[in-house]
Amino acid sequence: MVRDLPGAQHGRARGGPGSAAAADTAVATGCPPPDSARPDTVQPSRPAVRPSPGTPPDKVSHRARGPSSYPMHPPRTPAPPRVVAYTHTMPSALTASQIREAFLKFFEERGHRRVASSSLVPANDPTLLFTNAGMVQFKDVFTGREKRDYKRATTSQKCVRAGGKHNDLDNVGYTARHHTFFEMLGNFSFGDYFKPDAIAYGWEFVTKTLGLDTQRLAVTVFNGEGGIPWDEEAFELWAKQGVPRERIYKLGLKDNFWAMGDTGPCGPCSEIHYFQGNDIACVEEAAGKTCQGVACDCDRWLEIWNLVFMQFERKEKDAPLIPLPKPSIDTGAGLERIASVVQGKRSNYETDLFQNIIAKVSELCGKTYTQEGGASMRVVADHSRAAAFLISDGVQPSNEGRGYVLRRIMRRAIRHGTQLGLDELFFFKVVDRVIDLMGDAFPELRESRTFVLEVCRHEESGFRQTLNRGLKLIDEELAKLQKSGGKQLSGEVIFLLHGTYGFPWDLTQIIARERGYDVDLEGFKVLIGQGGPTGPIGPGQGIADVYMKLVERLGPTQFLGYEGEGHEGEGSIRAILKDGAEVTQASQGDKVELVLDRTPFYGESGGQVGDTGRVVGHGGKSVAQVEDAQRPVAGLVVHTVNVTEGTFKVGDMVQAGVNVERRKSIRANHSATHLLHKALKLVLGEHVKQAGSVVAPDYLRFDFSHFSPATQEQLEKVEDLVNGWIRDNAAAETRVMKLEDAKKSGAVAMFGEKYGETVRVVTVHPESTELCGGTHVRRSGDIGLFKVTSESGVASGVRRIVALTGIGALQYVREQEHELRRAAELLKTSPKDLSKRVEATQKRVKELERKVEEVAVKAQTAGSKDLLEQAREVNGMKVLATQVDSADDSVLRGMADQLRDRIRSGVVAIGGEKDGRAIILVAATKDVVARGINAGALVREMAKEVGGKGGGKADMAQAGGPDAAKLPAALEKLYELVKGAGAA
RNA sequence: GGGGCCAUGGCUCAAUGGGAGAGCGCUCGGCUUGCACCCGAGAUGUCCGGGUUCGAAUCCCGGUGGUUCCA
Repeated sequence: MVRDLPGAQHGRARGGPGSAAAADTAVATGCPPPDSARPDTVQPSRPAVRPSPGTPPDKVSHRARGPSSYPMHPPRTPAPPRVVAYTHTMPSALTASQIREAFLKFFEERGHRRVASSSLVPANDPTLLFTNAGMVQFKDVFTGREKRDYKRATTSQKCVRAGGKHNDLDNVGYTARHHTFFEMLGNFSFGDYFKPDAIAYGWEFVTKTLGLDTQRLAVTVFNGEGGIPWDEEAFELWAKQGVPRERIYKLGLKDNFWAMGDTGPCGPCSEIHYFQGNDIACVEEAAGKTCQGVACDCDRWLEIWNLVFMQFERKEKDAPLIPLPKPSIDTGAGLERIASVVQGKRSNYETDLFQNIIAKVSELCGKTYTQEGGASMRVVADHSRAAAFLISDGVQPSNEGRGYVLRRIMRRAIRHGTQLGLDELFFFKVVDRVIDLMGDAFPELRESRTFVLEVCRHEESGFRQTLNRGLKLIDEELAKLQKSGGKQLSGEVIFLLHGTYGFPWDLTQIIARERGYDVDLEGFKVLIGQGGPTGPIGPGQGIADVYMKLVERLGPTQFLGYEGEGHEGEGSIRAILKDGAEVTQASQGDKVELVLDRTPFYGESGGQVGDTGRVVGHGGKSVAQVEDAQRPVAGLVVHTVNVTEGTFKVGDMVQAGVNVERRKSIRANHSATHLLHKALKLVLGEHVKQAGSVVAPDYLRFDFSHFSPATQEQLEKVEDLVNGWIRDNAAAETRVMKLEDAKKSGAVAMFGEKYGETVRVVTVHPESTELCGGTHVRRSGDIGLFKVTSESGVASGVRRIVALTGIGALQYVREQEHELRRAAELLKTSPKDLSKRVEATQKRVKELERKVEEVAVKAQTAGSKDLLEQAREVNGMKVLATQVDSADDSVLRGMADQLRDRIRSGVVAIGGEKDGRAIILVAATKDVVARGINAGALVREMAKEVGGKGGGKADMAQAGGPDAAKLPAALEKLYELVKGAGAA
């Protein structure tokens, strides 16, 4: 199970804009599609809550209780007293795409910059598993760490929520509002406009642009709690918009106060709720309590808009709030919810966003969608969206972190697919539909279509394989249980299925129950609890908290390696870690980790290994050897050092120097890696994508996606291209630019790599432009020579190339040359003629072998005429046992064959001596075999004479033994044996 | 980084631990004016290195390569 996201949802249980979508805890509505949800019958003007003059009576649900039953003033408590029908109709049936566009345009017209959705994988934010709210990409802008050239922005942000305490994933498909993937519409003000405009914009968009019935709307404001004053300003502003005062509710910290975390910006929020009807199920009521109205978790009053007024800042945990000089606005509105309200649906799944996907699922499985039985289809529809977007943002199914979340989503969808009767790969087809539907709004989907579909296919076929294997295991275990009379599948088995076969426990449970068995969930929970480092767990694991805290406190380390020679620099020690704990100083003999404010040391990342070198302080009195430099968290460089002289204290100024030769080699290898990447694309095809890379001083290793081994010709072509570019001696250049611009310019971005707002674009040669944070040569010629040394497979669809550059490559070539020369000398020829010579030698060896055998057979059979005469008559069979000089297996066999043929009917034994050991071969003709003669049995007995063993078939057998001197006796025994056999 | 499976002629594949085969392809010959078909003949060999065994393509260990799963 995935753990709670560290820091992801701190302090915003329900308060943030985010809560307008998946964090919902609504229970399944189980409602049939409302009668009135027929957009085509709907009048465009003021929709009537009570039957109004404009609405014909027949458009009103039969369940309506009449005008008086409509709660004009939604009470917080108690809940509306009576059931009110779901009678409203919508002025227009805007599609979700139209709503999205209307929203963005609305704010664009009001001075907002339309900003593209950021990746689902948050850039430079290891605290967050996935982008889960609209403001994520603006986090640093709100805190002031980052500046943008606009003060107002609007986005439709891709979001994923599939984890957390309540494990939302289990609900998805069974409720009206839970999703793994959703879009968050947002408008943001960075110290520009504040409450008045934010409220006015929100109200205008909801009531005018969307045309939602004001009668059904209510708003909430912060009531003041915990020493923070109530938000009277917001209250008055809403009232000014025309919201009746009695429908502005004051809610507490839990609902209407937002904070990014324990520290940082925070402020009250204010929400718009939409009344759906009192016939909607409510948990509170189901539990015998009363519905909490706008404060209730149920869907009667649906939160559709959340305004966050960032006006305070908290410097330290539990410290008093300080007003921000320039308060900001962060708005969130879940597109799926808004669409459902606008389209008059009671479930997000009824909107066009999902129905268009469900139609595809329905078509594939040949079943019609029904609200009640459609859970599996809803699961597939929802999960296919998440999968499409996650994969296109570079997440790949795996066993941990983000990849594990994706895998669970995909496997859950595939399992539901099998429940719908989809026995062949189907998931990629649904995902393909998602790309069709969403590709206009999110072009990245189209761009990565082939890849996304491939990943889906792969995951599904993989899962279907383990699915079957796992089912087999369950069968076996259940069979065991049957024997032993047990009733419960053990926790170990569930754990094994979970860990090894990717079976969620609930699937195991379902299968076991189908066959009348129970499962030991308690035992499983115990095992999963101690899952340890091998268990699939959440993100942040492995990133020790120490580093997280360091980077939060100290900010990123400045890397000096880009400028000039970049191997020396001065910095001050900001932190010292010993055995993972912070200390204030380190002295001679200590092995510690140093964090500097600035460093020329490259911390291992992007495949490039960390630098080594030394750090010197106190005018040379203190020296530490840097054995490695790592980057445990984005932005933080940690030097692993051995203090060899003196002491180092936090705050000391130090001189840092990188091992120059080593760095040079690394640079050459890194630049060569870029050229190799490009050359592979040209030679093997555009599908070649980097799948991993190691840039070390002594070699480079490059993994890439490609489905068959590269041929020798292709590799040579790659070498030629790369070496050609090296000889061009092009000036390498690095530009720092915005991510968007870099992508536009066609720079190769690593799939799934996290990039910040600004990126480094490295052009080693005009042919190769890549986003890269590593260190590179000045001119391509600095690489020297490029030589591929191996090509091999790593995983399915992934090949690996290992190559050398510069002196390393030269040495390699030289070694090969030496080897060649040595071989040539041994064969007394020149390297040039070596292969010819080997060929000739092989041929000659073969010829000689053949001749030897020929001669031997000839020599032996020459005297075999006489041998035939030695045959004796035993039990009416001719029996011959004789000894020959030659003792090669195949020669003896040839002779035995010949003798057997010539004897016509009988048994032949030939003995020979080889290296002092006896060999005996017995052959019998078919007719005597039919009479009960068994060569195998005979030879076994004879072998005993020479102290050996043997065996074979009835018509041909051989044996051997150490006592060659006893051969005559052994052979003589044949006659007796045949006599006995014949008599029997 | 670890595990599974696989490796036999140019290709696709056979061969209970007991004599390395088939089909296709290839070469040559015959038939044919010629080509194709057809007929006949032939060449090409168990990935490498150890071990077990009387005997290994077969079993074991190591290596190499392929493939696949896991990390």
